[in-house]
Amino acid sequence: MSDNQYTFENENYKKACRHTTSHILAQAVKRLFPKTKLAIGPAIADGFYYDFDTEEAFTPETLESLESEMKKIIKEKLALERFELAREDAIAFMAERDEPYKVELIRDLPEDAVISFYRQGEFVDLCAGPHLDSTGRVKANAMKLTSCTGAYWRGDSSNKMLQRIYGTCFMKKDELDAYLERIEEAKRRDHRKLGRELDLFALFDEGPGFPFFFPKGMVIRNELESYWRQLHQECGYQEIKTPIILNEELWHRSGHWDHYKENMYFTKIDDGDYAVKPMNCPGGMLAYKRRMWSYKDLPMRVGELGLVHRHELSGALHGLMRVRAFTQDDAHIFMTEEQTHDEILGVITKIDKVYKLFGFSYHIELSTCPEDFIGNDEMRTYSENILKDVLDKNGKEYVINPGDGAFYGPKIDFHLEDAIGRTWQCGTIQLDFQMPERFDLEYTGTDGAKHRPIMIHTVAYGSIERFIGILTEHFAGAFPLWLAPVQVMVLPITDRSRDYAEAAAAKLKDAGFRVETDFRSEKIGYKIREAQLQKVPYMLVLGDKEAENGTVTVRKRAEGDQGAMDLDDFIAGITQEKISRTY
RNA sequence: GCUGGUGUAGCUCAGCCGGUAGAGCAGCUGAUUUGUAAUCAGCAGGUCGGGGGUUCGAAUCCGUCCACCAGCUCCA
Repeated sequence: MSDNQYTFENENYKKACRHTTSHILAQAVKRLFPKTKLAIGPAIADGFYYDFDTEEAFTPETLESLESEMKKIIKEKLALERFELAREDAIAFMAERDEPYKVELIRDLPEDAVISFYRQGEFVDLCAGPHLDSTGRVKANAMKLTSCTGAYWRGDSSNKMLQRIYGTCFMKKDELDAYLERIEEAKRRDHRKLGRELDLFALFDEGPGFPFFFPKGMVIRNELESYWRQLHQECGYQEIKTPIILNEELWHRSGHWDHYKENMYFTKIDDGDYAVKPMNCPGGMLAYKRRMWSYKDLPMRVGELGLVHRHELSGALHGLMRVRAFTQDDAHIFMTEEQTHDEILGVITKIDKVYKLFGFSYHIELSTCPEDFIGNDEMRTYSENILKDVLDKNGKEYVINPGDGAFYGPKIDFHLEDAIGRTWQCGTIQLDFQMPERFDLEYTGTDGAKHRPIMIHTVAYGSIERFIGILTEHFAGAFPLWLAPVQVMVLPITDRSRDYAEAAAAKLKDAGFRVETDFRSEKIGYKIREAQLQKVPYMLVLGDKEAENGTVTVRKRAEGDQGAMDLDDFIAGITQEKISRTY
């Protein structure tokens, strides 16, 4: 092994290092709490975790003592030795050590699997490796246990809940510090905190999962919606609106009853059973079926900003990121088989445009049909291949996400990356042969016969609420001019400049800007501080000088004092910035 | 839903071993007329998440419900 491998440029080395640290954690837990049963402890994206079955309730204090014990183990420089055992011997070995979870894991390994173990001092763990050659290789000051929580054995909520300890380690303390700083930065950007501070939105106890939007939050929402309308008009979409509550029978027909009932809200109207829509498509199907269509009408692209309700588990709710009522920027495309390739590509291009506008990078995943897919095997492969084909032929890179598709078909998912490197699944393109079948959708072909259209379900924002949450964190509340709830704050220095400031504000309003004035008898520094904290993109500082010269002194949120300029020039500049939606 | 934690003024928080609440910011009033990130003073504001129990007495102890937080599961 060359020295080169002991650097963080080497992803495998990093993984091995974290995996070894997870073994050190398990060893420490065994030393401090010998009755503990070991489950699993892999390396993950930002570190590692280990699951334990123990009577001891782990607390932050436990983590501290475990960390000290881990540091001792690192100091002991225990060599990690690999050895293999035959299946029955491996089972007997772990049974003897009274590790039932390990026994279960070994039993589930394929018949021909090599069963390997790693030993470090008195500690032995079932593990495929690879590992560092000594516990002393781990840097004690670049290692940290970050949290402890519950986690189900094998991720199945019907299994016993174990205790999971998360931790991370790096090669250098600097890297650990940078990582911890990134966590702190994420906390500073938390949309729940910024949403309250900037008076955009909030959730109240009275409506768990049902967000409120305040005037400033509505500005952002409306701007996002009007951009959406503009873009979809350009791309040849029509807009519809379908009801929130529809007869329960419809949901039987769509398959939602069988596949989504647990997440739906139901209600009674007179003596009839109704459901609140968790998705917009069934309504869209009815809209399509209102009349007969010709092949000349296809592809038919229909958009809907549709409010859906889903009963999410209470523990899953999270600010705007996971709510129980949200608006999907839904779109359905009805098309012929020959049109599928171009239509899918068109949607990919459209979504790309949306993400670039906000400065997001993204990666694509192809989610194949799930186990409860409602079509047959032939349909499964056929539809998956169509999506694969579009991605391959157009040079789009993607990873496969097996079984994560919708119950009615496979999908292409877009995972965007925000300003601090976190990823969010937003856009999706779902190919669907099933709904047209279930709803008996038709069009008349050139041959005069009736044909079944194919459809795509797609969203770009995903959920407007969640997208606002993501944007809030992405921009850390400093929204680009076109989205900013208040675009220009006019700040007179003294009462003498009040009239001049009012005139400037009026002119900006006439030019179509969202303007506020601050006439309080406070010092200019105080007013600027407040406008800065509210992340207003532009501030106009107006005093005697400006009134006398007929100018405005501009302060930019990020860059500070820009000096004096003509108000018309200022308006021309920010008008350009607003229209181009740059930032 | 599950595991653990939290819940005190609009916000951020203090209130040790039980004796019916305090600060800063925000708000209001007044003074101040100020040149690029916090002017000063005064006032007002909470039945301490809800409803129970223990106790002479509970924000403080115990159970319960609700909500939130970190995860698990799930997902736009």
